[in-house]
Amino acid sequence: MKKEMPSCPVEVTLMLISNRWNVLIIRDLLEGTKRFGELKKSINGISPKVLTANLRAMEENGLLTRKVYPEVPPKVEYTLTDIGYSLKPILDDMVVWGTEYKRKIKKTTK
Amino acid sequence: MKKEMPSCPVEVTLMLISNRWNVLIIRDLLEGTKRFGELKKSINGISPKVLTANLRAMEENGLLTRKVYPEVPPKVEYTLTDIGYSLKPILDDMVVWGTEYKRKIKKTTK
DNA sequence: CGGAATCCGACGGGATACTG
DNA sequence: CAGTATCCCGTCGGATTCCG
Repeated sequence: MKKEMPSCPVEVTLMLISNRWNVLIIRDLLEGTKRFGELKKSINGISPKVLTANLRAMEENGLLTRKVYPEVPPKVEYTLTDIGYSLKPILDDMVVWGTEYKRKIKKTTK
Repeated sequence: MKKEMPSCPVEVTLMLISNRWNVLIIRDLLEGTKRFGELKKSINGISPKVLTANLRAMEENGLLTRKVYPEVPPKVEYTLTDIGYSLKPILDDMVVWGTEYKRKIKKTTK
């Protein structure tokens, strides 16, 4: 079973995106539906096990949907739900902040 | 030594806030300077070891400053830097998103 | 192709006791 | 008061191999 839902909203958000890969997966899926292999390729260095684990967790949390096509060879597509997509502003903010941070830290430490 | 700085801005941001406590610490310090004991009390359930570890890491990352008063009994104050404080918008977004998420999920699963 | 299975190490974190 | 010092544990993630 999954973890408890914290009462604090910040913790809730963190619970969903605070691991190493989830945000990067979301980032990729913001461009649109993708297949397992596409995700694996575009997310540099993730192992299939970890990718699967993260995708399943995110599915369970309602951030994305998994669609299996009963074909040979198999085909599985992942798509963000509306809830998942609504994280976009936060991701955008993180891009901005991260960029700024790198700039400032460089000045500070150099 | 600390971790490598990722090139991707999102990863940079995540590196700094993706653990269980850092965001909550920032959240507390957004109200203003606080002492070790105050943080420990207001952050529910954190152990002194972990709190120390996180504070030191955040200090090293330039998110906050640590000020020691050479008194007996000791007094140590923690204050956000400008960089640390600039995370506020993201935290605010996380509050909003987390609140929405809880609302929507309740509808879905119930 | 999209995983599942296995093994394994590292790290974050928890509880508790102790100290300058 | 503000930490250290231990010890211990669980989870995440990495690498690799195998399967339907």
